[in-house]
Amino acid sequence: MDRRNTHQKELILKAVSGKGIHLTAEEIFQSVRQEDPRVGLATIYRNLNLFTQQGLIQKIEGPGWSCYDGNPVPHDHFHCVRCGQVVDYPDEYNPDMDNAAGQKTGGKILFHSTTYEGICESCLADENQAASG
Amino acid sequence: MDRRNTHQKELILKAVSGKGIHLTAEEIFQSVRQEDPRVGLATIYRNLNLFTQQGLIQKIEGPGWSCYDGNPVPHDHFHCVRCGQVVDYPDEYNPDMDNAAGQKTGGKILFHSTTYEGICESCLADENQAASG
DNA sequence: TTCTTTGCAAAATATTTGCACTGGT
DNA sequence: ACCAGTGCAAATATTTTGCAAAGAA
Repeated sequence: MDRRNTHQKELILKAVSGKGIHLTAEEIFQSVRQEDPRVGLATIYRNLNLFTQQGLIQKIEGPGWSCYDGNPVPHDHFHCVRCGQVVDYPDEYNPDMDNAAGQKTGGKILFHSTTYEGICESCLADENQAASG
Repeated sequence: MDRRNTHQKELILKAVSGKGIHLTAEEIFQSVRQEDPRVGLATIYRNLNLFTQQGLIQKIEGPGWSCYDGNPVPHDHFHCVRCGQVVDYPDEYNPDMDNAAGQKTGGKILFHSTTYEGICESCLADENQAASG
């Protein structure tokens, strides 16, 4: 199937791609709508799926949340359970883990993903302020 | 709120708890129904949420799948993208990772979770058989 | 008896799909 | 002109919720 470049794809890709960009489908929808209010939600999903398949972006998920990461290179994440923000965790992806896992399980490992759940620095500050105030 | 023990809770807990048990909500529903067909799906969800909150089980999720793990102790998982099966990954949970992440991000880490995505041994065998057959 | 828990059905959420139409090539 | 891509609305899948009835304590 040959692919065509469209206005919509450009807008969506521009909204979602980039290092450190972590947006939900709904956020991407809102963002794209600001540029062109005629774009439909189905188009957002269709293209996010397409971009994910093509390896231009990746979808990351955890307990009760999910978002699209504009950086397709696998890396770890930190998710704040309070504000919901997702940030890249500053560590190198370790391919040795995949090799080791392949040998241990006897299967073929494609990749792994590590997600830290916790409370981010700024939310911690908010909580301390609320406790003392 | 004081908790009451019910027949339903017993059935659900019996179906889901245990090391190496990884079942989806639907699978748990089916399993419980075999014992008592009058149990409703809402009751399944209500109690799975309750047990997760109480720390009796944990919910684990990845791209496009999720299930309940009968072992509440955090540990890594391997998910087969072909058959969908989830198995425990035989490695110790490393709390040092959480300490390191806490220091790096300035936040408070509750826990981390690593999931390997790949093709399990038995699915690899199937694929090789199909290719040669 | 009191008040949590349940079953059911409806609602809320999130995502996908059918189809006629638009628009890239 | 051809057919991939789109917008819309309906369909699907999953999980939650309102409420009257059931049943633990």
